[in-house]
Amino acid sequence: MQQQDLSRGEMPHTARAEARRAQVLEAALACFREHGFHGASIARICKASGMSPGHIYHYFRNKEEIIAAIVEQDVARILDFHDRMRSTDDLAGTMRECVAEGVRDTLDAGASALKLEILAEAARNPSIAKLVQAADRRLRTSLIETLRSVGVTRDDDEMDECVDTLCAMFDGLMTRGVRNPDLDVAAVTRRYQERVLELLGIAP
Amino acid sequence: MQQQDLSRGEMPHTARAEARRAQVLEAALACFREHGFHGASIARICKASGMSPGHIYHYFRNKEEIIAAIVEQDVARILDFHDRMRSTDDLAGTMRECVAEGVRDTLDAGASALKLEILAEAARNPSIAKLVQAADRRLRTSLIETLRSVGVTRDDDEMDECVDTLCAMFDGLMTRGVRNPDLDVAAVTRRYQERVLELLGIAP
DNA sequence: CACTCTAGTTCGAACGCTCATTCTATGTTA
DNA sequence: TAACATAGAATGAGCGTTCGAACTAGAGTG
Repeated sequence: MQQQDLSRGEMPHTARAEARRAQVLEAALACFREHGFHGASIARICKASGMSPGHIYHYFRNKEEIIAAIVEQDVARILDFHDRMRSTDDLAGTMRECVAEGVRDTLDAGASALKLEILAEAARNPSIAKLVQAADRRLRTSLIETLRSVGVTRDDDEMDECVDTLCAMFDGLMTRGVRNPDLDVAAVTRRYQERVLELLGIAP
Repeated sequence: MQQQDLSRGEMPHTARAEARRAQVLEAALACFREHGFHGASIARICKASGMSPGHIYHYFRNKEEIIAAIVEQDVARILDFHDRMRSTDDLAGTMRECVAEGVRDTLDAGASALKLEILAEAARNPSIAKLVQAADRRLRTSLIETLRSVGVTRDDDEMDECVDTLCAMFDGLMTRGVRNPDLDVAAVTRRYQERVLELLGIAP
């Protein structure tokens, strides 16, 4: 919540606005995780961000625009994984790390709730659907490029299938975490590490 | 929406109540699919079922109880798949059929939206969580019994892993359908049929 | 330096609406 | 008459969003 001293005013107002936007986003993310899309009312986001509703609407046209910004952040986080894989010299090791982190992230209840809700919303609300689908395309493309660049060789169709499988594995895990909270995380992690390496044909 | 003529009244009132409950459930299911958990207001369900709110609350304590009944129906539908597998004499063929139907069901946008929303709700609302988790346990147990009865031999741990994988495959497919509506359904079906048979070690 | 003027920031009340639920009243049946 | 079935208005809370006013800070002017 710490931020630069804005009161001196020599900061161009676009940057000040940027900081306020970020402040809203941070609060909104916390609220969405805890209470869900519909449960996270503007009033709650106001309380969490210490701003008035009027002020929030000064920076976002509506609630949907807040969601869009959050999806964007999520995409950025995953793209970061890809970067890490591209620039390692211990591919199998990094892959294991990323899978382990991915499994942990995926099984976090708050995050799952939010992602599931966004997906549900996407299945019904076309403008959210566009958002989610665009994000998916970007992530798949990036993942394919990444895999090729680390030496995974597959023809286009096989590569698509491969990536689809990877995505489905993690999305499936997310829902399993909700349906079965007694899941043995360590075992799942090991299983997923092995399967991913095997699927991609990377020597352990 | 057709129903027996109840006005004659020679039907014992528990059965009459049963019919009304079913009528509400049918309407509620349609509303939930179309508008989601939060979007399907009691008012909408009233309109869809042709009943007044007071009347609906005569048969259900609250909205949550309606959801519980719907989850129950869903469980019943899947248990039916298991029955079909138990009582076939062409195991591989029936398995292919079930997978194909399962894939089709899973990729139905309305159904996905609802399931995703229930999962999201479960990740946050403990009483829905209990419901979903109990359903999952019942389904997993039934699936394990079914698989053993059709001749799949695995020790307990392996069997658990197998069933978890199956569940994750279909849940993952559900979210993929939302994220990527351009999915090639026929290709996915073929892929899933092969993988399931291979996973279970059933000769094609 | 004191003074408006202007433009952005911020607030919080208010709006109109919809929600889940309850209440009261009226049919209907036995 | 007693019990149940059904309707629909009423309740009170909460929603997303809008609005008008107050505050702030800098620029221009005398």
